[in-house]
Amino acid sequence: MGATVTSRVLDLLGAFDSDHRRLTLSDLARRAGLPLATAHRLVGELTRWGALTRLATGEYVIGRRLWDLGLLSPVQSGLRQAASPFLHDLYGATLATVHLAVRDGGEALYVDRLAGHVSVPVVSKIGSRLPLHATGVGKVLLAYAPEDVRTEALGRLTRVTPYTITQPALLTDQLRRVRTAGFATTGEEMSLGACSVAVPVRGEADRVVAALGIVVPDLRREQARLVSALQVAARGIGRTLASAQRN
Amino acid sequence: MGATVTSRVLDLLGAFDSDHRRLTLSDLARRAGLPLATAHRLVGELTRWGALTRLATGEYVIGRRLWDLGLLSPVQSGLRQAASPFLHDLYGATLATVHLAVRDGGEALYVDRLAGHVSVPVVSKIGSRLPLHATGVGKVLLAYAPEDVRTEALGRLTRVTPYTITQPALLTDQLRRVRTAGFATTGEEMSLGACSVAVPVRGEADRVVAALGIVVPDLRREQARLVSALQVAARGIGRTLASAQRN
DNA sequence: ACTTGCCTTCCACTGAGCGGAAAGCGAGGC
DNA sequence: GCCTCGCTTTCCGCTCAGTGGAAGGCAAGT
Repeated sequence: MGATVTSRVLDLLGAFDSDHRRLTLSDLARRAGLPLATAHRLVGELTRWGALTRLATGEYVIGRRLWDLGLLSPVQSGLRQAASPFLHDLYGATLATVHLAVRDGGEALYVDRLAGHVSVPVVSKIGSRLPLHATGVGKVLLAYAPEDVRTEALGRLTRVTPYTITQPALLTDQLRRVRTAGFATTGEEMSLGACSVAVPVRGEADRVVAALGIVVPDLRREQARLVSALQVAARGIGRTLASAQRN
Repeated sequence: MGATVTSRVLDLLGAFDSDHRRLTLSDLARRAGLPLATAHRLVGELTRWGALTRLATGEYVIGRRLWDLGLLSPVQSGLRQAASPFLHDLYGATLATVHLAVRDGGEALYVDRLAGHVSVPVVSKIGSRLPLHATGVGKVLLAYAPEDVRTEALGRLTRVTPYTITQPALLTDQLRRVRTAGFATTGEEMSLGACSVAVPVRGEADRVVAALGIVVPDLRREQARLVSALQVAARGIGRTLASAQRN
């Protein structure tokens, strides 16, 4: 059995997810697989430290101190921070939804997302994960991913909309074009009424570290302009990232 | 002595702060006040779970999983998420730096910040804390804070720039005006060349839960327009927050 | 008044955790 | 090459922090 105290504490924290943001003590104990008395003691200590907060209702939620800690993660303090002003510039120029994503295993992890009320509604949220084959940023990340990740991803091309690409050969071809052209596009492959363009963000040694994308209702007219805007921003992010490296 | 395993684990996590985002095992042990062998074991477990990540250099950083967890905090998933589109609308309309802050004890905690390259450069960062008396959002939060917090804050009005207000009587007067007018302003009180306007965000039962502010180089001409824009956005956030409450 | 589902406190047993010590592992310096 | 210095990793026997069943309290529903 995994009976270290640390693992129990982590199990308690792991009991929280996006569908379970508020949990009662009993729920926590159940989900973490711990006896109530044990959970009670550990949760108490976590709460005292600020890792959890207890609401007036008695439910527990993730505390401010953990939020703080998360901000220190390199995803946030490196990439996201470097990118932030560029994303806002992009948003200001286009008023479209802007996305910044990294590859997390076989999925695209959305590190940042800007959207106003004017923008096309999309499913993504900060911290959410979406399939690589059906999104603009995903295609970019996939195009530059290591061989094994790519073959693995091509093996399970789940259909999301009628326009989602589910034929491996077709996608392989597209990915090749992404690499030569330097940008990827999608047309209603993830959500109907939403098209996207995305470009790679290159860090040290020209390695692709992230993808930068934009979602618009229609692509035909604007594509060239959007690609240039994205590429300018991506370069800027890369440069900022490089100079921030040596702190 | 505080010798619970949980406290040791938390001490290790607490060893990270904005000036110490990457730590070697020895640093971690030192900062957490733990013997090396103990730190080694605990850090190993944290890393296996994903709370920490080990870089190629051997240093440890906060891991993606903790970043994820932080996103579940109510600050993020409630307030920030509700506010996000409004902040972007505001940014799109003004291209100025937009701030969303809550009161955390005697300081203003910046929950979100939008700034492009065009915007006035300012010190704040997401997750950073600034004094309540010298910023627009801070003054709003202070104006609506409980009595004891206010007197406590009035007791230590540290000077930041030549324009910072350091006389309790003057600030008290300003705060009264904030409550009647419904907005606060600053003029180079935190950083030279930066002025700000801020309004309260009201949640359930009209309680002030946050402050929404904007930073511009000069205030005189635009003030009225900015205040209305801010108030519209603040109302919108409040409404979104209320409807998200009952999920 | 009884039931059900929460939360909290208590306390005696015990094995998970402790940490000093020693060995490994590189990167400079000479 | 050899030595040193700072960091990391592994080992192992003692012991105290952690455990969790049990019992009690509290609030809401029937």
